[in-house]
Amino acid sequence: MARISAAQRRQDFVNAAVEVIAKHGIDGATTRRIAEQAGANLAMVHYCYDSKEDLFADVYKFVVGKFRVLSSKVDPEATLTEAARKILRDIMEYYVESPSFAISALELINWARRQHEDSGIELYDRALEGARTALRDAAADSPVDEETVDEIASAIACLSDGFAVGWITYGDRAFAEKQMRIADSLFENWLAARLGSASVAG
Amino acid sequence: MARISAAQRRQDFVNAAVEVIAKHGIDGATTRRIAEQAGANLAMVHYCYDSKEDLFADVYKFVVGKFRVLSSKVDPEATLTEAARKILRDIMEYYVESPSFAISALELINWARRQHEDSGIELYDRALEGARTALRDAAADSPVDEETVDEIASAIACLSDGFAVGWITYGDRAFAEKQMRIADSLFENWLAARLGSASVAG
Amino acid sequence: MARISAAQRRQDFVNAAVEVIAKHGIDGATTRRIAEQAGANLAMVHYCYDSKEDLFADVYKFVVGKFRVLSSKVDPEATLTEAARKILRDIMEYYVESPSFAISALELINWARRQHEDSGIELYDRALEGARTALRDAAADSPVDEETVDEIASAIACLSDGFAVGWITYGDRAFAEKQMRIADSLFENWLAARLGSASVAG
Amino acid sequence: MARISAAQRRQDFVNAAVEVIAKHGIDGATTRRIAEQAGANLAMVHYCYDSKEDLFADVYKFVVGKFRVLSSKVDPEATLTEAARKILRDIMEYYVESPSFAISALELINWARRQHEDSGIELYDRALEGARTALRDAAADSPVDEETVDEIASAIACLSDGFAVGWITYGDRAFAEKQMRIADSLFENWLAARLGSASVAG
DNA sequence: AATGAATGAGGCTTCATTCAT
DNA sequence: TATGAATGAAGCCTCATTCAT
Repeated sequence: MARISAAQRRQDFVNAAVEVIAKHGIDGATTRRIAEQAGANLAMVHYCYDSKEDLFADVYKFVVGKFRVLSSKVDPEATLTEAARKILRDIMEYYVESPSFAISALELINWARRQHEDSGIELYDRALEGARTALRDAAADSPVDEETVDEIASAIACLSDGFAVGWITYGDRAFAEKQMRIADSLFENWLAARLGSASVAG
Repeated sequence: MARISAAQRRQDFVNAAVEVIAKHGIDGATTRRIAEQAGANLAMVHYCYDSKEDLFADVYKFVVGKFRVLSSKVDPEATLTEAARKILRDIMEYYVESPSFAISALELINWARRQHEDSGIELYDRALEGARTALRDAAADSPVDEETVDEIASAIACLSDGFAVGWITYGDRAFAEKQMRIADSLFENWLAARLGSASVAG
Repeated sequence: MARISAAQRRQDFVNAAVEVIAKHGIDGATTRRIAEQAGANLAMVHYCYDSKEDLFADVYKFVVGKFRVLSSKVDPEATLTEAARKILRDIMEYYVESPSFAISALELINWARRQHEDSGIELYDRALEGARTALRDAAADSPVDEETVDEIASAIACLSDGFAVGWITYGDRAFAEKQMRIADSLFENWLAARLGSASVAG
Repeated sequence: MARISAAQRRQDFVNAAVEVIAKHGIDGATTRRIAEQAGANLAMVHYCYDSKEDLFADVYKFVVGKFRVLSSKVDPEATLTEAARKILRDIMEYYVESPSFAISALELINWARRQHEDSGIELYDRALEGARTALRDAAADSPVDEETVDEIASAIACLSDGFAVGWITYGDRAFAEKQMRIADSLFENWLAARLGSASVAG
């Protein structure tokens, strides 16, 4: 196999792991399958990582980072409502674009929870925190109370997670489009009632 | 070990499986652990079931049945909006009451999807169908078009699944209460806009 | 199940065992399969026999007895040559008529040898002894030396066993007919040369 | 454990399997016993073979090849009669030399028959075909009709199989010598009558 | 007499991991 | 750096056998 930098190799394994986890579940993601998916030798996995758990921790970090990025693409000029809806839409669209990521993210939440109880919460928390930060930025002009930010972030989590489960289960793009519209619609009406009906009336 | 009828033993194994799946994940739910949880000998699992997959199929049926029941407890006098909100609330409350069930349900969806692709959809579909039927019954007096029923059911699925993921991850009752309120609020506003504000005003 | 005499029940199990051994081999002949073949409950096997080995010992005795019978049907008026050929033919024909018996007999020889070393020999010995006795009877008028009787019996064993292996393997009746003719022909020529051409000419 | 190439290890396993099959029967030839006999770790069997059946298929090929070799050692100057008798003698002598092989060959025929019906026949057929080819070569100078070749090969099969059963059962070398003489004698007289010729008259 | 329920031992196979080169 | 070979633990499942009714 070609000589690649260790860093690149590790990234290959992380990407491979995401695919394998999506296809076979977290427990079906064996070192052998991951190595195969990465086009590497089985022993190479333990050459790059001390253990399988170490690799998964890296995958975990990768997923957390992804959520961060998804929340940070908000237009600085956007209103709070616009920002909130965009975050939700971006997440759902990324799920549709990369179903492997969607499945793996849910699998990893469960895996992490089973491992340490706390570390499952961590992923969820960090994703929430990413959303909160973006929302605060968007509301910079007309500050809202922290509880409102918190609730909006929670709503995003609820709707995006609910969407993910349905999309993962059906794997059907048309179904996903419909679910996205419903989720967006749920969010829109709620935001309007929550933040002042102006946006809905308009 | 006490001599119990095979039928009763099977029920014991199903209950035990739900607990073990919740604790260790679907792949961590080994026959040994399930037997232990059920207080039975390992070989007993294969006395009652031809294979582990058979047992899981039974667990699957049990979960599907539970969703049916949850959707069928609607007051016959309720309006469509009331019925819809009650179904969502009943599901979420049952999740809180029985976190093992919530986790297992999600695990089984993934398991079924990985097994047969179609049978993952089946659970989701049957749960949806249960909700649709209940909604149609509630709307008997003032019939609504099928698409509306369908969308409401989809919204229930999205919100209840999203709630489940959060609740499962945190395992914190206070957090769950808050999430329930948010989900309910999302649903309420949306229903009002969807079905005419009368129901909300009223 | 119907109440049957213990003796009859045991015979049922023996017959069932012969069929199951033929189909699944001696090690594939599980108590469960034998019980099923006999139309009896699994526990019934151990109600009639202390152990599986006990049952097999009974099957063994049954097979030995069958060989005895096959050698004893010689016409008292027959010459030695006629008697010898008839014994061989009877054995081969019974093999063709009951392939299950043929397979089981070979399986049991191997089983017995693996069990006790000596008891494998026993079946073979008793079958040989049966043939020898019949041959001696046939040669009553013109006594032959014991070694000749012994060799003839050995030849019968060799030819009938060789036939059995081929017949079992092919399971084809036409093939069996051809093999029988060859075995008979081998035996005929050899007997003629061995016992003097008189018998052949006659 | 010594690091050996997988190819060599596979050969070790094949040899070990022959011994274990001879000692414990085809169904008593457990992976554990075979590994132990080969001086290898249990899991090593599955490192070299996908399954136990794969290993047995290799053993099967090994046995088939052996029969081929046994039929191909005929002196090119030999007459048909000489060639035929040499093939039979070589087979019987190899059986005596390697009782494990003799037992395993018979066990494998039964195993193969139970597995696929056809593949049991295959071994027998290939062994027959090896004999036929050798006989045709020997009869190159004075060609005989195909049916005669066929019958001679069948006679060899019948006699060698019959010898094998007896030898396996008794495991006694003196007995085997006697049986070999009888088989040879049966064959000799039959060949003489079959192919004409003085050898019997003389 | 008959049978459903129960169990310890052992079968094949897969896994994460380590070792030697 | 890279990889073929090796292994103990644990997975699912089946078996002969026993127990309680």
